[in-house]
Amino acid sequence: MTSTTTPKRRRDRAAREREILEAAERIFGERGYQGTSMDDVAAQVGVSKPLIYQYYGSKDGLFLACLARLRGHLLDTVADAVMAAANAEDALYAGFLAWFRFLDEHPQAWSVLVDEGMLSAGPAAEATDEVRAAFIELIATMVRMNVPADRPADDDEIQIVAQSISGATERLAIWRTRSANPPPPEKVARTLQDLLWQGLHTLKSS
Amino acid sequence: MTSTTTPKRRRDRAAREREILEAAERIFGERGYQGTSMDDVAAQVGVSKPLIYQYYGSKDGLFLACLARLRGHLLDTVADAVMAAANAEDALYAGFLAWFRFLDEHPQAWSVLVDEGMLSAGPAAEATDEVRAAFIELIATMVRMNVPADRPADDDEIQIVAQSISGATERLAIWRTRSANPPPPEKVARTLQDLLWQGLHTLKSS
DNA sequence: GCTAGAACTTACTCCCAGTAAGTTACTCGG
DNA sequence: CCGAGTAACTTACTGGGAGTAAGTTCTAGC
Repeated sequence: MTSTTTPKRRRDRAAREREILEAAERIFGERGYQGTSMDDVAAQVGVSKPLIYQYYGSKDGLFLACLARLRGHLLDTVADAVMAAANAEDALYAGFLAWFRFLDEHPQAWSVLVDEGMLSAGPAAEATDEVRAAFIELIATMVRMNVPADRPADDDEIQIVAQSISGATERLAIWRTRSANPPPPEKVARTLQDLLWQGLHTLKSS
Repeated sequence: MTSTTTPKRRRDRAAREREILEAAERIFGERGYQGTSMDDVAAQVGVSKPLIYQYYGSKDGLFLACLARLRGHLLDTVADAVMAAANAEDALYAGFLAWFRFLDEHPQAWSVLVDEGMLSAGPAAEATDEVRAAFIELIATMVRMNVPADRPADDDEIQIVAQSISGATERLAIWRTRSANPPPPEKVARTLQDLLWQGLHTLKSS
């Protein structure tokens, strides 16, 4: 049986790592972090558990590898949309829109990303934060674009605003996946832009 | 030895439940969800593990009991501040301020609340959502107060805004606890209010 | 005192992350 | 073609923690 369906020969490390990562992404996406055992992943790939440990170190390590890759895709997608926009106002909207569209198009990816809360304890927390920091940085850049140059906000304010936007978009994404009839990405992006655009111009240095 | 330090007699159920809950709150707060074992809690209370299972059903059950209680306190505090405000603009600021102050004053409580992400998978997720829903509802109420009556936003828009604010405040809270020198609650509340106040008035029915 | 039931315990099972130590297949120099 | 070296991979385990079955002890009320 195994000989017909899976004449699994040895692969070199890079190929095997990719194979494991893909399976892990799928299974984590389906069953969540807690619901997935390393034996599950191993069985799915058709490989024994210690091999995964050799390549990824731990369950957290494997999960973080998935997380980093998915975050990377998402970040690229959003960043591209932002960079392609003609002006600051469009950039804000385009960024939101790209975010929500990506999440609609990659639902299993989002399951993994949401589960990152799983890692709020443990040594993996820093890695998770790093991966989020890239987003915060992108948002902060956009915020600086939006704030009028003649009334510069201080760093704390930039951070506060960037964190707020990051938190808002994440919660909206979670809400949309759990909602029976979520409003379309365009509507959410539009509303969010309406909510934030004015305020970005009137930030006062307290 | 046990007779001198802990002449632990039997207590009636309600008293024991309280005792367990308090210990659990403390230990979860110190070590997080993953880092806490049921044996730890049992040992701390001076009771055996099955008793805890009899009263709280499961580890998730115990954690959720802590969560619900802390959320309740927090919600009450914020709701009081909002209700005491003279007008909508003040209510927004007062609500944010109460939120961030409470979290400053109850750091171990917040550790537990943050760990709720832990429960994003499993049957506990709905309970977590319910407890969060109360907040969303409070925020939605405030949002309705803020939106001018002559240009009513639709329900989707109210939800989008409420979810955004909930997400923003949660992420800001997490950021502040992890930050070495977080800005004071007043500053965060002020900045957030500046960011959102204008937008709340210009919501358009797309 | 005696009994009914609540409060509580001992002593397990099972599952899963992680590991020690070994085995098999590919590769490259001769 | 052949042996040696190494990368790829496995079997068979440990340890720890969630959850449970089956009792045992205290106490309240008669």
